[in-house]
Amino acid sequence: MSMIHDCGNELKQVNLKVTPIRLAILKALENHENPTDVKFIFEYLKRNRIKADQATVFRILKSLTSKSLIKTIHLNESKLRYEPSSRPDHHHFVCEKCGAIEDVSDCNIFQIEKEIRRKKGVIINRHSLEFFGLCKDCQR
Amino acid sequence: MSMIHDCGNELKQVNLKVTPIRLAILKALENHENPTDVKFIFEYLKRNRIKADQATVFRILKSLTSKSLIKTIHLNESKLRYEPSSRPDHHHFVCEKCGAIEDVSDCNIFQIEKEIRRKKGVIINRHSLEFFGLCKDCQR
DNA sequence: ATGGTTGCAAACACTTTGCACATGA
DNA sequence: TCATGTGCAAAGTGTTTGCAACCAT
Repeated sequence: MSMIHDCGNELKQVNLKVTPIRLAILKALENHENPTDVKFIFEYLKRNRIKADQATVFRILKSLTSKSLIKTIHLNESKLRYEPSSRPDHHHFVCEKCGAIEDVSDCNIFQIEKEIRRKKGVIINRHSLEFFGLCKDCQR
Repeated sequence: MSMIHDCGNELKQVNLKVTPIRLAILKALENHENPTDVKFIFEYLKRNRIKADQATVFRILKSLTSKSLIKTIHLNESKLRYEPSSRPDHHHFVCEKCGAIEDVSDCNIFQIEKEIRRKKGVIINRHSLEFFGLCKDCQR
């Protein structure tokens, strides 16, 4: 029963202690294919009978983010979503009707970034690119 | 003293009554060159001695948005920003140190959108593209 | 006159904080 | 053992809602 990621090791490597809640949160994110919100994480923890306070969950998400094990995703919502950093670079398509999220990869934004760097003299560390519309099922 | 936009008319054209608060909010957005947050709007109203409740301001921003006089901007924050719809299509660069916002225009995302449409069979109504990094002044 | 607009107070969703206790290394 | 992690309760920020009073047309 091989796991793609050894969550315990991931934690050790960034000097975070291995605790049940941290392991579960990492696993929740890695098993879920879309960017996950905190509500989903709470449900996941409940399903797996792991008790955790909201403060703890938010604190863990913050420390995992600051250690770059996961990253935050903004999808024009009032809340954050989270995804393992290990996923290859990609963006998202969000259905405006049903909320479905699909990954969109390989956008070649880098050309654009290069242009901006040159024209404006700024340094670009990252970008976010999200598409909104209707998924296949919601078109009719 | 010519105004580029006649805010009163803008309102009438979309069947919204012309009120001092609405006029002021429209003007605040149109005079400010960057996407504006609600805090800025409150300060603007205060400066101009126009009293308005927060509920009213949010309601107005919502109705202006739904009538497409303005549009909302997400910049990986926990709050919304607003911009007149009249501005030509563009995106934003945000300095991660000082928070400065610069417009970025002409990104030719449409090629990418076309590809996604074709590959995934989705309909794309809009996208958001934002860049984050260090502005000229904050690099050293 | 009347329906859209506003103020007020309260609630909401999401996230953060301080502090005392508990736990992993 | 002891720095780090966690629970609890409270607060913080941004936003929304219900309802009564108000005002633009």
